[in-house]
Amino acid sequence: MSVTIRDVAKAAGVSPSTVSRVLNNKGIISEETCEKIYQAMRELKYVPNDMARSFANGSPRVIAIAINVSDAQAFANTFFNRMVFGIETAAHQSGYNLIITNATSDREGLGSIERLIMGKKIDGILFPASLLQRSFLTALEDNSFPCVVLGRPSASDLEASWVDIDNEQAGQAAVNHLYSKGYRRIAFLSNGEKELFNQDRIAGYRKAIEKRRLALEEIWICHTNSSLQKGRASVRQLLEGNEKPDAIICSDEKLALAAIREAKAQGYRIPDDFGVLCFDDTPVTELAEPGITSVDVDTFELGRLAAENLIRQIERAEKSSWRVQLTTHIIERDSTGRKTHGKE
Amino acid sequence: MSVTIRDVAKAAGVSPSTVSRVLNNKGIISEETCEKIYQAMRELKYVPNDMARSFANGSPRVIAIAINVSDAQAFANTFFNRMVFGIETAAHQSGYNLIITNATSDREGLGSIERLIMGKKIDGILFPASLLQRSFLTALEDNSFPCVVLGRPSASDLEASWVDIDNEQAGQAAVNHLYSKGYRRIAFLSNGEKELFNQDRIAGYRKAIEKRRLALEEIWICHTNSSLQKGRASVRQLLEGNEKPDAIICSDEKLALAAIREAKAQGYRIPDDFGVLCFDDTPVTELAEPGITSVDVDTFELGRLAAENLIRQIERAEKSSWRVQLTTHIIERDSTGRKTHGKE
DNA sequence: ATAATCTATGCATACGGTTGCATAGGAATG
DNA sequence: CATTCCTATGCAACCGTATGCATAGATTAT
Repeated sequence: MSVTIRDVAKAAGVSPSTVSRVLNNKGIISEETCEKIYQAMRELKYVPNDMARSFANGSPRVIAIAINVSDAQAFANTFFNRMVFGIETAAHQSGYNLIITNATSDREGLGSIERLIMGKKIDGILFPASLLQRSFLTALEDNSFPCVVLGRPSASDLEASWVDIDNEQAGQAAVNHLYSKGYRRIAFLSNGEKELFNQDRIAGYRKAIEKRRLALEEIWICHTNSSLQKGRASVRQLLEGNEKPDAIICSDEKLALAAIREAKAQGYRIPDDFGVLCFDDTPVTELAEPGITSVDVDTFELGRLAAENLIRQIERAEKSSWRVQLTTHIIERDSTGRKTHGKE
Repeated sequence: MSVTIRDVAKAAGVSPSTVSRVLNNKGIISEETCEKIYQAMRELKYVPNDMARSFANGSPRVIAIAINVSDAQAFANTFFNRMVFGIETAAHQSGYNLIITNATSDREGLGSIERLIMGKKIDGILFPASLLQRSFLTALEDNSFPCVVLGRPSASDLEASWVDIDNEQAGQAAVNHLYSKGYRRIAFLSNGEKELFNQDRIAGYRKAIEKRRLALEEIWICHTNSSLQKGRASVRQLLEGNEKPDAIICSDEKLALAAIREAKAQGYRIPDDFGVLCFDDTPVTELAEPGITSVDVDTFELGRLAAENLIRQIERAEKSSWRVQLTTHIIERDSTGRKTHGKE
């Protein structure tokens, strides 16, 4: 078997408890003994058995993030990727490990998440809002099990902590950027009416439009879904209408591409005649032609903050609900890079 | 405290060992006792403490995947994403959890990976070839610690198990596809000379070219790095030379875009005058105009296989080295979608 | 000088499951 | 009917670490 705390104790001529105290900086140990023990540990190449430790402490020093393997969205999403890296970074820094686990429940009836929690295998959990089931979250809350939701949960009465980007601010930032580039008739193409983030972005869009006293046509706010075809159809309608916009904010890269292509097809030059902007910075926005100006979020930071707070919950056992909305920033590219400003 | 195995035993009127045996299907237990115990477990809502279990067994039923947080490549890479999902799926199926951990070593001198291993917190590890340090791997091997490398390790004398795509086959498949579309003068634009995968793909390219007795100009194989500018420069040179190719295989999406743009700029129509194909299927290849034909890999499956084998290593304690090279397939899009074939 | 207080350490037990060995009762065998 | 062999279960030790309580010796206070 491997080297145990007892072996170290024997080699240093002390009791196991003393070694344990040195390991954990608990109690008062004399300089001299301390040195002897370190010496012994080095000689024996002692590494504490984390399983035994976790078991004895009743805490494994592990957090988990729930994912949905069958969710094709998450696959392609660099968003998710970066976030995980941020989470790992924060966890690592506090001496926690990160388990990634599928959230669908399995045959035995007990979902893997529940199993991790009840089985004491994790100290806390990060839960994407999209996977959130109301019942599950309340169960967590009743047990006051540490949890942070990634993205704002739609059920507004929940007490859970969460992190998200500030979608309202993002909507405003989008308008403000376009305004600064001389666009005055700004439309919004959303990829879903129900989604909270779209609602919030549109709220921000409205606010900024009103604040700047710009034209606000209700038909400029249109909902479709994320597809090139649908996107083009929507944009075509906009550009064929009486009140033509001179710029558009799109929910995602696909819609932005659709907008660019449709506008071009109709003879608009981009960015001079028509500006296009979208949410989330990705390889597509970077490599499109023209490059697409995007509203970017520091998802790494989002993940880091989420994990940091989760760990605070775990260690301080404080279950006060806590919210963070991260500010976005614009990554400027050619799709809004007007040289000659439109009518001022 | 929570419900323990002893509580269940008491409620069922048996000894803890019997309950344990029921839990693990070990030994022979009478139908009747079994029922009593299940009954008790249900009533008490008993969930075994996994930490205690792991500790007692000396195996946590956890595997890890090493990542490099500071590696910007991995971020954007949907490749990695999908693979992790495949890994999680396989792990989950065998009752293992997956830890994601950064591979850089920290201040204390003991890297996090080593710590996980020595601390008995994981049973096995998946290691991206790109993060592989020779010394580390041999250390693992000396300890015969279960390990599977993701991607073929460059040090050929290593005994480690690994999974990768079959890059040579991929190179051949690329040529064959272009050939079937009527292209006969096929160039290869690589994003790095040293990379093993490029070498292998080029080897496959050569084989297929020779097999089909196509023209093979050495200047058609050119190395650059992954940037639009460099890519365009390389393609320009090719198209301005005496021996002009009529199609090109690119290492990645960026180079493919570069090729498309340069060819277009020179008046070539795509795909009719010039075919473009690249490795890895991504949102960019899908959304480009024209859509880019790509050589796709089932990275989910790659991850699944890797994890599956790792777990086999763990459970059977068989340390025979094992290699898998996954076959790729072509995702056909417009960039090679010639209607009128070239000279046959 | 004695009592009270600290400092530094050891002892014993707990954490929750697992498992080798022992054994009682019943079935099979001679 | 005695012996052997299963079947089903219990006992007790063990996995490696943490920690409350006890205590010996040193120090300080009275």
